[in-house]
Amino acid sequence: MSTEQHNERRSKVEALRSAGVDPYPIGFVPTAEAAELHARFKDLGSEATTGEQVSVAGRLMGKRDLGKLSFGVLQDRSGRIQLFADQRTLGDELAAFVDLDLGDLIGVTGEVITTKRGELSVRIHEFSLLAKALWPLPEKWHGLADVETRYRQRYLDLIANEEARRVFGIRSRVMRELRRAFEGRGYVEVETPVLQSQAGGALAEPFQTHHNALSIDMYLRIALELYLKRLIIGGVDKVFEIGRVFRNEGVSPQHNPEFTMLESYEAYADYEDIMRLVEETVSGVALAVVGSSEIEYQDRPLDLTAPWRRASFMELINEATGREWSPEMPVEDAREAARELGVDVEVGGTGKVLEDLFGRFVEPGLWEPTFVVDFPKEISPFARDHRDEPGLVERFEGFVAGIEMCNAFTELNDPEEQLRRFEAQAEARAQGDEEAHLTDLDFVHAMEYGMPPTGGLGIGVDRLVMILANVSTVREVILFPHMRPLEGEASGPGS
RNA sequence: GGGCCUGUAGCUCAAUCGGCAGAGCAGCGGACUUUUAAUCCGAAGGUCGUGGGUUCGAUCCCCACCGGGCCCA
Repeated sequence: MSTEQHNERRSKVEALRSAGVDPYPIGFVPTAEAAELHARFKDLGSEATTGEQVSVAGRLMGKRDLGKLSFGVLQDRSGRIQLFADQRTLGDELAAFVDLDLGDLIGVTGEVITTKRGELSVRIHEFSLLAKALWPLPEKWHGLADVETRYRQRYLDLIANEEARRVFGIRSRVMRELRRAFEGRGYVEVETPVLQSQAGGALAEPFQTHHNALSIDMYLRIALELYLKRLIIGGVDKVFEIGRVFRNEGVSPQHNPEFTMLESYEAYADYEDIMRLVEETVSGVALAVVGSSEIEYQDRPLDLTAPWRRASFMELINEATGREWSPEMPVEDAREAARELGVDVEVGGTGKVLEDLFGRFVEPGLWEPTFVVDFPKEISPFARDHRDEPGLVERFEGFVAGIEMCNAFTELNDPEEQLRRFEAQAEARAQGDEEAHLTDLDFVHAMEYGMPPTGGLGIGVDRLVMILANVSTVREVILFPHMRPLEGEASGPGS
């Protein structure tokens, strides 16, 4: 592809080369950044000189030529600073400055001054082109708006849109604060296999691949669960991992095929402990990252301050549907009653019906942070039987602004019961439930050495970032979300 | 998988109920020593997502396909 402007800039590159100038030189050393200069010199009046010589480097984002004078806008990673180029100082070099194009990367050395209007600027003594930009930038006022281009060419989004830089700044700080929080509690960070011969730990469809040397099919992990629990068995009593997991499912505003999960396991804890861990960690991260645990999400107030509401899964369904349900009711009765409410469930047992009812009638209304506790055993193959309630397990999901943000259990640590759960899953799979879990005998074997009672947790990190960054789709917090490849492209996610 | 919306200049957007597609920014030529989305003058820039169909004539209507978004399953 080529256009008039692209050709124009390529001929400028040729002209520079002919004149002996390298359009892509190395060796420029910046000594200052825009934000730092604004902070240091915020109290200068107008027409001030400082005698301070600095070197700044960045992308030329604006230029206003006034004959024998030209103003530029330089953007670096910290922000923007005005450049002041005048013929008195630069002589003939002013023409070369005026010849720069928006988008060019340049290095500038000069004195920190303020202009007549009081704008902090660097008066250019010397400048050099550091990298020529051959394509024009998006529109300077509206930025880049087309969502498809923003995702496919994220670098342009980051160059042109302050909002994109803000969101990914938040993401970076959330990652840092999560690590800090778990490390502060004595957790050890680990890395476990992404390539697995059997993808387990969640009820989801995996991506399949092949290991040539071993000549076996392999799968990308769908959860971190089973390896982290092996570490708990190994005596790593407090362990966490932040990693990418992959689920071969549809994309939606809340789903990307690969996403970032934080899982943690703590020996001798139960799900009550984990609820406190979650509400304290999330409100603490909010405080550290956005300055408060009382935030606004999509124009509605959202209070993340601990403690969060606890509500029973079964009671929520009963209230929302106006009927009495039980995890132990016959599946045919449950299906029939659900059908009367417009919910048709053809696979699985009563637990599956209850799960669908929950998603349909309860989930959308859970705005304030809520721990939904005590799930049906059937849909929770790794959670321990509830200490009081038959048919239920000690499991909770945390919902924030209607978004499922975490999932946690008092972990099942009885190997014989675990084997029975796997057998039940195998039965479900035989009945047509393609997301049912595969039996993992190696994991059962590990449990047979003795697994301590444990509280485990999974947090959807992308969703947490969505909430703290106040954006409505997960694609806004993933740098390169998956897209269908365009014809002729051959790299990158979905391209 | 189904429904709705969407694709026009490098970017942000118009318009055409079927009759030569037009603005701003960016770019090009010119003026300007204090601009802040600089301003002023001038001349350019288009496979209207792709392919078919209907029509004297299609960017517009119809069909299929491609990309994207939202909702539902």
